[in-house]
Amino acid sequence: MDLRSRLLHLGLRRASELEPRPPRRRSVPLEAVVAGEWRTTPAGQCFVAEQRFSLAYTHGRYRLSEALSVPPHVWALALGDPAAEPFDVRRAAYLDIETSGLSRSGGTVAFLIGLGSFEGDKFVLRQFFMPDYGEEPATLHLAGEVLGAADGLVSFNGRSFDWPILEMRYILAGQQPPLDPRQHLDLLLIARRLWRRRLASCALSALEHPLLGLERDQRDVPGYLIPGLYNAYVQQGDAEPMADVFYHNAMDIVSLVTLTARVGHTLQAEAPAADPYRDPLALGILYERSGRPAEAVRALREAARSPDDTIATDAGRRLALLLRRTGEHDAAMAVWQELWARGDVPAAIELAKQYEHRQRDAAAALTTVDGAIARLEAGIAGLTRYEHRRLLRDLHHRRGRLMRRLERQAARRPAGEPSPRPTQEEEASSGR
DNA sequence: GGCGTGTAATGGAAACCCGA
DNA sequence: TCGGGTTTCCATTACACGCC
Repeated sequence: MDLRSRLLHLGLRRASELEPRPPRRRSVPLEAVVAGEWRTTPAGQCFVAEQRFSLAYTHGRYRLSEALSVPPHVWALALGDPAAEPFDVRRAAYLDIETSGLSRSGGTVAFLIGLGSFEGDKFVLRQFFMPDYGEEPATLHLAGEVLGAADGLVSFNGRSFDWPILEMRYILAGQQPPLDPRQHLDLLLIARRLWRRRLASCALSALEHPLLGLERDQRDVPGYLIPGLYNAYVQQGDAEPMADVFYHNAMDIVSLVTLTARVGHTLQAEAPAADPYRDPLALGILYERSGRPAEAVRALREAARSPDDTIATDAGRRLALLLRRTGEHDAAMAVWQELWARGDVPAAIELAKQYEHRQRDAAAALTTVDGAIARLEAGIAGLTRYEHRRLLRDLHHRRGRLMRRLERQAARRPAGEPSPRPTQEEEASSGR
């Protein structure tokens, strides 16, 4: 029995035998609660809502126009590629979708595609809503017209979530994805690099208050409720809860614009640093990875002045390694000496290397190593047992080697010449 | 609850330097 | 010339986190 016969045998009916589905009774129609219009295409129907914002529109602390004041070359830092082409946020589409679930398998659909773009002296927000699963081709087609006109994408977690889902839906619908987003500014990635040391969470909702000065009102609906609300709409036709989903999506997109402004100002060091040490630390790391050592050194020096020991030590270690890599050995030594004066054992190990190999002073290296061993044995908070054991093993290995080197040097030294090993008094006064 | 992304930790390879 | 130590770079792995 072939597959067709087996399915018919199981009771499946041919499409031509099916009763047409009666029009769904809609207790509250969508157009009654969301300003927009129904659009009919050869592929089906889609509801489109459009809002136009003046560039002076203020969302939290920022005006929409402030996103446009960031020069395109600044975004190379955010894209993590110093060779990246300048990114023009004025020509990009701001994307946020609402879906029927979290999975990125073929079963998850984007029922609401929100797209914002700068057009003349306005920011235009368009939301493409799929009223039923069968209307997906029309929704994709209409959203595709806006996407196709854009040059680049701005999103929040869109590299992992929004775009892969959308791309998959276009492919499954037999349509060509309208955009090749090689230029994709994913604000989640850059927000994490900039602020994860300062904020407990880098979710968009968690960034809005501290960074954008924004509070959402009662209408906003938590994201995890959205798939359920949509399924209820498809089953029962009550559009009232959908109004809140449209609002949530619109807020997300407008927040994308002002977050773009905030990120841009931070990258240009123009935003008031809410944290005068963590922010420069994050910027320093960003500069370092982008191959801009001079700016990295400047930012890391600022962060290394933090009264918070964790921040100062992190910044100091990075700063010293960067200085060494760029050949500024004396400056690196000065930073490690400062760190070691505060009791940082890894800094003592780096100092011992410098004393031994650059200054040819094995005695100073040994003194530093002895000091580090004593410090470790006295106990250091915050070290795991594994780290403690590894540091101690390394230090004892180094100590043994230095001792053997000093013994060999002493054996070669003519009788009567003093040992370079410092006396106990010298050792105590050196502070090492 | 699945998945893509980035980060940090770790280890290995290779190049280089220096002392024996 | 050889071996040990340092440094840098790269690959691998584990893990955390955000989206609805």
